[in-house]
Amino acid sequence: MNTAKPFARSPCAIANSLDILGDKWSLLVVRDLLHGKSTYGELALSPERIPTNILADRLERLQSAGIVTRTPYQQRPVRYSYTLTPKGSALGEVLLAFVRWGKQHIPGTITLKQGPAGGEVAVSAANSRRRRTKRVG
Amino acid sequence: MNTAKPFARSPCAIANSLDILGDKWSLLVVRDLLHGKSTYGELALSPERIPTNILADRLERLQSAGIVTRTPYQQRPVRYSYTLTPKGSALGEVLLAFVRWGKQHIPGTITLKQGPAGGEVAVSAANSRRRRTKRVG
DNA sequence: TTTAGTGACTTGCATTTTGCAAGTTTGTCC
DNA sequence: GGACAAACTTGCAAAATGCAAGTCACTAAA
Repeated sequence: MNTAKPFARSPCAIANSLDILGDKWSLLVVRDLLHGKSTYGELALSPERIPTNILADRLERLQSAGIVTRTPYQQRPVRYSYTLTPKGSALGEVLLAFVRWGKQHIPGTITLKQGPAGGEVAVSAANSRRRRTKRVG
Repeated sequence: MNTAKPFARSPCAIANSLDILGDKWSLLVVRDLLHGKSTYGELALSPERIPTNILADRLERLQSAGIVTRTPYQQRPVRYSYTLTPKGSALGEVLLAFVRWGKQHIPGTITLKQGPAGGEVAVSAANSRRRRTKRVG
């Protein structure tokens, strides 16, 4: 009698992806994790300055969605390292699509590559050559 | 000296894309327009049943973002047809990335193709092959 | 001439989410 | 002991969401 897992809105893959990722912050956290950031503090220092309560909430939601895992990298005091699961890393393709669209259709936007410390490095925007897969991180 | 802040959060293409599209509904409206729906009533009949006030709000926001245009298809009473601009159609790549990710990582989700009347038809795989397509995994 | 119906919104209002600031906990180093 | 730091928590106002109902302009039927 096991009823199949009911979908919140519909079985559409897009709708269900948006139920997990459809807000202004989740994909930015994934972006930063892809860029090599791993601690709460590093994530909080992104150029968009995510509010810390939102960050805590998103990290928990992304964990229960199987996109992020948390492991302690030290004890006393316990400090956690956040990393992407394979499911989370696969979102690189989605981010790449957003980067391409944004750079092509929102004037002035760029690919942002950040070191773990939060420094920004602009990656050329005028470079609309698409030949080989470009990396997000 | 120009001190105007051009971007709401950062110059990142992802962040600015999410400022326009980062919610649970906008990309579903785009999806339906790509599927050939065009009137307010057709859009309101999507399987996710978008609330009508949200639909009106999103259509206006997508218009001011240059993603959607509205043209009257009849007078007395005036009725509007909503269509995607080239900027909006280019979001097909983003939707495709979401579909691939969702189908691969959210069990049970499918590609939904809807006729203008709202009937659902499951579709197997992505068929876009314009340029070298990236691998999903 | 009412009456009913339809498409395209609008409005009211309760619930939920966001965002800012400040506070807390658990530790280290001096 | 006191300063400092990372990683959260909490409080609360503002904004967004979602449900139901209402409006407006017109058509068509009774």
